[in-house]
Amino acid sequence: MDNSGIAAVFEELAELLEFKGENPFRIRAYKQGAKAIRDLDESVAEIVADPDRKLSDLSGIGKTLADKTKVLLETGELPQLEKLRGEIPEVMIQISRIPGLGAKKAATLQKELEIGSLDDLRKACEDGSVAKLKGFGKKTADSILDGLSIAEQAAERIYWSAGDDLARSIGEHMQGCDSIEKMEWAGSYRRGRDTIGDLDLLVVAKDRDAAMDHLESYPERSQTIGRGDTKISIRVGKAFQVDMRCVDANQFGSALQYFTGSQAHNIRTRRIAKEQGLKISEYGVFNIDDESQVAGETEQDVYAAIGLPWIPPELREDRMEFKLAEKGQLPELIETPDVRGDLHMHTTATDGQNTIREMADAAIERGLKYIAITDHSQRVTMAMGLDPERLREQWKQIDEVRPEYEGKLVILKGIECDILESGGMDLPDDVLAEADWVLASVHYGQRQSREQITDRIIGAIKNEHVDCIAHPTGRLLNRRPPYEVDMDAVLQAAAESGTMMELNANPARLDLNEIHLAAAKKLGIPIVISTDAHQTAGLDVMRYGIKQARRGGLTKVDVANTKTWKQFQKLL
DNA sequence: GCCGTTTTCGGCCCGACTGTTTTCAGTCG
Repeated sequence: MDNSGIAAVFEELAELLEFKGENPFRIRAYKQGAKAIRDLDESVAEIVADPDRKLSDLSGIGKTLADKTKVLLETGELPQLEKLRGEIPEVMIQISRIPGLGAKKAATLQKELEIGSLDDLRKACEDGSVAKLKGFGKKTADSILDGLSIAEQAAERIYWSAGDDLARSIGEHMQGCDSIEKMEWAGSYRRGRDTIGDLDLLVVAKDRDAAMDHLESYPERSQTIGRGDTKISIRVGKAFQVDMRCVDANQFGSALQYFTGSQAHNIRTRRIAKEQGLKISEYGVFNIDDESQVAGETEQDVYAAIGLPWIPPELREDRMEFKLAEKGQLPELIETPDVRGDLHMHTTATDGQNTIREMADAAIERGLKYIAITDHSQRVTMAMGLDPERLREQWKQIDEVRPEYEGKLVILKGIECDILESGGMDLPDDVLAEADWVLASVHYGQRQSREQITDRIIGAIKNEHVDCIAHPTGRLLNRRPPYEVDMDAVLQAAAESGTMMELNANPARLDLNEIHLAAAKKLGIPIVISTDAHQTAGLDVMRYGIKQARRGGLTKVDVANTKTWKQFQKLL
């Protein structure tokens, strides 16, 4: 069982314990333990195997969780979890996922009304029996009915890129409100998470009601979920929630800090403040003794008040940022203009929509200095993958085109070569040897066992012609889980052989994720951020990859394709 | 359940909003 599997067990345990009315702090301890393991940049199995180290040295892991982790590693299951699963009906969990209902209300509903399915719940709301329950009422019953239909529409997190489009659209709409003096997006969108659950807008307005009215007039608004003096929540489209909070100008920084999160980051900042006799809320930083305000207007002030430098939003997950901030070692994160090359793109030779020339021109327009043409290899039949003959034909075309781009753009003869199901590469070594740039990637046999798929990828890493592993885990956000690959072993092998790892910037992939990126950085593995463009416009996804790289704490130095072509060549 | 230059017990971030209450519990972020 790997880190994320163990973390998932503790998360489920925490969720189930809530239904038992357990001590909330015990529940939180399980959640924090899960987070500690999920955020780890090495495998817990490794720590357990090392006689010089103890799991309980990890912050958030005590004796109990360490023991349970060992049981999970040895047996793959936890008796306590099996028992709880038996005690808590599945429907209770489904009920608690409905907005506005939590563990307590779900338990009451399930017990008092013997709800066996969401359909039962709908009927109980309609026939009035829910409204009669103590602590419930007609409004609650109505909101459950609303919630049920939202749940049916499968409100899932949206890609960061889609959140970005929506934020820009709403932002433009809000520009039309004269009352707004200041406006900024917060939340997971600002932190650049790969997916976004909702959007949080923060404003300073002369007239708060006017600002809220204006948000309600957004054409795509389908519903207002709630509206108070300082906060309004609306639904956009079918199910997506947008929150807006109104604050005073002298609170803007603390409000922005607070609403940007993450929750774990905020809990930590508040604890640090408390140790210093201060209290942080969205309204500012205050002395606990006399309630006097010491900061609040800017985020810089808020962090400075507790003795820390400003922390970039992408790092605010309570992973390494506090330790680095205390030591003054926060990384200078990479920015989009740092990128000089793009080393993964397709053309009309396989499943791309543009020619070599068109891709090259588009790359120049975007300020790039070098690109690699990396079409699919023969195994990818659906995309008309290239066999040696067609590949060499394409390289001949590149030779013909190159003189036109002399001094403007270097075009590499590349290939995205498949790693075969049986192991080994889809093209013979002598062909790969002729390439300037070889990506290796898995497209078939994605559901193989951990051992098989890890062996395949490590085999590719050890091939001397392979320069970089593309989309190393194969995940598609919201759609397909990563391969069962042992990323520790893969990164170790890459570090040993000097093979680079791709951060695929496609907003549905963002593969590697930020945890793996941080681990790769630690091992000194050069990261290549690539667009995997299938048409000229596809080159624009680079900025999504940059967001992700920032979350992994990467600087320009960590990313190979920020180098000049001359410097980059030395890595090959 | 975790944690500790106010330690091995007694804390654990902090506030808005809603609906149901008449002082508060539950939920959310």
